[in-house]
Amino acid sequence: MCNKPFSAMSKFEPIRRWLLDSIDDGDLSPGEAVPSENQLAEQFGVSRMTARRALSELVASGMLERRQGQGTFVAELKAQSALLTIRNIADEISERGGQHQARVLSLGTQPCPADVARLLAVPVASCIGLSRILHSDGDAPLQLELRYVNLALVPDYLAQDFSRHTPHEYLSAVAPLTAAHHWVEAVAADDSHAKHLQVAPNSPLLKLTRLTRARQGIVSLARLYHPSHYRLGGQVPMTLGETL
Amino acid sequence: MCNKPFSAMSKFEPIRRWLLDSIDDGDLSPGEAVPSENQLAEQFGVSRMTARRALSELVASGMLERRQGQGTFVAELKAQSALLTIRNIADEISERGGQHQARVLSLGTQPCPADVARLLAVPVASCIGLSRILHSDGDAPLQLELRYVNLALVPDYLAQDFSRHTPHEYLSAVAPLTAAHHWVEAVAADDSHAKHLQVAPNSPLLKLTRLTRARQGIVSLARLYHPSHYRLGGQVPMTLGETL
DNA sequence: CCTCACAACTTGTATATACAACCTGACTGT
DNA sequence: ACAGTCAGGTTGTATATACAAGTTGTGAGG
Repeated sequence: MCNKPFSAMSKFEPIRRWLLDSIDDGDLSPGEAVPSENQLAEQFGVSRMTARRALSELVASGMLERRQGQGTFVAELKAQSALLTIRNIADEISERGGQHQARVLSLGTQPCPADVARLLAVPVASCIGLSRILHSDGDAPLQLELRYVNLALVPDYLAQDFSRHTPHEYLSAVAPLTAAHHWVEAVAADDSHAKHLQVAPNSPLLKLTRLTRARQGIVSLARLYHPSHYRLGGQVPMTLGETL
Repeated sequence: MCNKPFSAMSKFEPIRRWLLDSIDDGDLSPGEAVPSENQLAEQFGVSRMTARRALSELVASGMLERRQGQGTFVAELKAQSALLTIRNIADEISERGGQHQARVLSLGTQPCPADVARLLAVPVASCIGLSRILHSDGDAPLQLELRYVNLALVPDYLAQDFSRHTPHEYLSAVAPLTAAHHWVEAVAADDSHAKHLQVAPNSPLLKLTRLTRARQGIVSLARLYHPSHYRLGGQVPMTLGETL
């Protein structure tokens, strides 16, 4: 039945839309004050709490900011810090219609290198797990994943079949992560990277490093190498103005 | 006076914290239901609307999700899509104690190349503005900024002194942006890039492309090249659990 | 045994009310 | 002229109430 044709029915929604449109049309400029809660309540014939809710939603999404005792204002600098989304490679491939394939290049233990040890907070040369997996869309390699895993926290890691589910999926299941750090840099492909990713040696690669922490501690460090034709994309969340 | 020592005073805040701690400690696992609004209200001796507010804040921040008729649940997949923040280069340098310097390499008009024309939605070979600016921290080049600007929307662009304020700052002032797209890729430095960034030709560069749209239309296309030692960093916002 | 209706829960919305905290500007007393 | 006070605006919090809307299980009826 009511499949909410244009998302009517609620009373705060029209107010939210009106404010949103006013901002988009330039009737309300950044830094300018929007009507007060009482004014909105009267204009739209609703209670103050309902008008307040419309404002609260826009504050939560970063469109407005409130100052107690002064009023509510259109937020400045909407993209002073914008966002890039980091997606799961398997989802990313399948969602754009490709066919994700994972080939396990190696899976075993190894003494922890110094740089990895520092990030994982484990002793240097202690025994850690390392998986090297090549993710492809059909025949086209898209990501070379080197993942160092703290086996003290995830002892069964090496027994998994990573051609069926990705390390990310497995780790999410056994150790739901509570925090993560990422950074991105450009590096030159060494011979090994180049061979697996089918690019020329020394060609530029996009290197995404991801450090994940679960409740138990720092679980794994992933180094994800992408060939230069791979684009890590994103956009400013943008207000849900276009959410319909 | 009251500089809110530990952010007490409000009644919904302890509830929010309790839920947050329960999740962090693993007492509440992803997918599991949290106490209902009425239960929380009774446990904490507050009204249902107050308990509801604590839940709403956590829903807004992505920690919980609600299902009408069923309950409120701990959200899964906290980093199914994680985030990278893109910062203003001038802010980034100054905030970490460096000294931002901008050198204008060129500033003028030029016939619009085909690829840029498509993104800016202007005719090919139409007259557009192009600024080439090298951003450095002291003597160390950190970013080569090529910015193509739709002069029909920002006619005074070429009259600015970009060694004093960045194009980003100027554009934000005259045409507050309403949306933006970004993507990141790795490219090999050509001779010109290499010379200005003081790196070897063909060395890997991190290329960040940014397309900004203001109310008037698509304003500019920026191509930001960073040497390989530059790291585009970020981290998952993470729940405000550590916000204190 | 199966099906339907309903009761009992959940979240979602909306309102009226009350008071606290805060800011600004005007007005008043010195 | 200046300082302080205060009134009147703003947002922030909290509550009680009411009903709508969605889900689930139970139990009555066939």
